[in-house]
Amino acid sequence: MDQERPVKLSDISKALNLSVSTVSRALKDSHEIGEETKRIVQSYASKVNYRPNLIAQSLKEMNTRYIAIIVPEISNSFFAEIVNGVEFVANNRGYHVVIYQTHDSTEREINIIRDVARRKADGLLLSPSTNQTDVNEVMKSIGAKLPVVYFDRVPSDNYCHKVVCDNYQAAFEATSWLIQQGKRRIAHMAGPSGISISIERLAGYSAALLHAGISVDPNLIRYSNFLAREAWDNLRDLEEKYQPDAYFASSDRLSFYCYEAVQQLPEPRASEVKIVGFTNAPFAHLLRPKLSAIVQPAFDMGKIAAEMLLNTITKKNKDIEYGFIKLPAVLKNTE
Amino acid sequence: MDQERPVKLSDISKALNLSVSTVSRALKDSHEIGEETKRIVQSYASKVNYRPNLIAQSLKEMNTRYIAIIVPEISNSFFAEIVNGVEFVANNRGYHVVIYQTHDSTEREINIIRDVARRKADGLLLSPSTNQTDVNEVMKSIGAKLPVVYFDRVPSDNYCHKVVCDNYQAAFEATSWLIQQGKRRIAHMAGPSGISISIERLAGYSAALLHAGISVDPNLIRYSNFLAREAWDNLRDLEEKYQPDAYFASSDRLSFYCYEAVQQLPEPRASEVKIVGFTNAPFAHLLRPKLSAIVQPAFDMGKIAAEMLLNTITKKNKDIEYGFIKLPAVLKNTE
DNA sequence: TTAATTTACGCAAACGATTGCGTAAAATAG
DNA sequence: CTATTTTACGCAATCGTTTGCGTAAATTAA
Repeated sequence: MDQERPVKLSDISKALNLSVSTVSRALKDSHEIGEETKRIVQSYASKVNYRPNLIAQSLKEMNTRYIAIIVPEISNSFFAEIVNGVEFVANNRGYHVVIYQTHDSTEREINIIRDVARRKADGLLLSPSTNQTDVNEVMKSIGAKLPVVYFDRVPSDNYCHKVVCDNYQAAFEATSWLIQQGKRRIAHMAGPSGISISIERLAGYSAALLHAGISVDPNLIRYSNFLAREAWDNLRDLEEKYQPDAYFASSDRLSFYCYEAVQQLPEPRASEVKIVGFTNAPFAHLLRPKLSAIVQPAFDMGKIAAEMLLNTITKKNKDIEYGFIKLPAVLKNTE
Repeated sequence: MDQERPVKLSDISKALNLSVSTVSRALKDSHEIGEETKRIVQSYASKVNYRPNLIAQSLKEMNTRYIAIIVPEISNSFFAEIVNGVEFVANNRGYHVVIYQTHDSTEREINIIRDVARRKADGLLLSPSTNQTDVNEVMKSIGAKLPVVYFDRVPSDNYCHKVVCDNYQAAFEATSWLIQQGKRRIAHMAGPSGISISIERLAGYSAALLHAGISVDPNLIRYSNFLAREAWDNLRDLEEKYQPDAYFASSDRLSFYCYEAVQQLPEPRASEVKIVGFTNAPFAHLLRPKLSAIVQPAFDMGKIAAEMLLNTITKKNKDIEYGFIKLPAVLKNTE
């Protein structure tokens, strides 16, 4: 029963003295094939454990029934939850999800996008890394054949599908909460400048300050790439020169770096400085003193992004309507 | 320049008045093609942005140059690090890595394995979930065509490739350390019974107790599947009936559940009960009171597993030598 | 100068599945 | 009983590449 080599249609056709096309149609329960023949073929196929070769099917049908998702880092809980949402929808609709990581390298990102296109994924979910121009370059050269939905970090133009959370609103709320706690010198540890999430979060932060009559001090705003080194230098410099009484951190990693840096300060600062940051880490609430968290609806974002993508993939009519979904984030651990 | 449809070999051959085979060979720099022709073909191909269709290539060559890795959950830092190690090696050797999650569902796992086989992945890295028999069933039916390396949770027989950490040693050290701290009623929150890691960790735990002259109390040993519900019930029951003075937790999730449960106890127990657990979470060291961590060399495990797999894939001679690598884990945050 | 070899290319089969079309035999219509 | 339709199947092209083999022309050997 253990075949050394996977069974193919022609094996069945020889064994049953039928043509390959008859076997193929019989397995798909085609009305062109007699009931008796179908039964014979199907039972034989299941007996010898026949599984269609997906490579061959893909080549013929020009689709692969899988979608790709490219994220910076799967260990980041935010992205892991997004992936889970995507899988939830995609699997229900018969699609597989292939996960790629860029580790925040634009070069890797470009290679992956090229590969995804060459492997003929049916669609792509993308949160493009810092340097957007190169990536757009590649996306153009891929051609219009690859449906794309952007999430989290998204292009500014309106001719694409996008799913984000309301970064402005979340940043506004988080900063306002810090102000309510009596903080005035609120530092903002921002992500890479120039990308959508950084811009919006900065805008929300600034608006909250101005709304409370506090002027925005550029010295308290620090951009970090995703290198630990850069973030630490920024934190050290802020502490040496400005001693903020609160931090608003723009990403999972930055939140924890802030937290760690603050914990290393001498008391009473260590327990007085408040931190609020974007994070979906499942165990963030265990930290004492608290790390207040802006939690994004990552699972839902993934679900919606996947639905948008699969809808455009399976859509028959060509006139595309670009969607732009914005979901609210919630502020937690605010005691 | 933007082509609506990907360029294929026949497009080039028509444009240049050459045969498809000549174009194909020219692009591979075959010695059978004249230098002049090669130049023309290559420059034209790059001008029109030709990218070989990987589906067609795979069908012809009967390999896909990608390997699959199946993990329970990518958000688990241990597995995320493993994946990173695998990618590191695989990418250097020209292979792509496709990541799948089982969410600890055997049914999903089986479907994924089948899919991996049908999509003709060149190899598979697998940490099989609880119920091993079904999975083995599937692996048999796939046939001997799919090279597999097991990691973390591994089969007991010796006719397969395996990469693990020294679970016995790690559990022995962790338990011994708790004993040194003066703890005697040490509970063991174990994973699903019957799988390799659970068995070995239990053995190390028991050996450490016996070595210190402490008898092993079965009431203090609790198996949990990966459902939060079950773990919480176990914890509650332990606290109500036995009030352990320390916990040894067998996985990332269990470690954090223990920690959370203990923190909810009334003082002074909350700060007296010590916890040591397997975890690779990058921010575990920020917790106060401390969560002592058994950290596995996940990145290296991934690297080694990928090397073993790629070596068997690219090996010409058929005589396989099964490898069994065991790496040490280290105990951290022991103040 | 003839024979043997090399160079540079084209033809066509393969990989495994799908599908439009053709066609005997059987069933139904007239 | 002939004409038409239906049933049930096979042939062969196709998806995009790769590659064994064949072969004219060009080169080298004798």
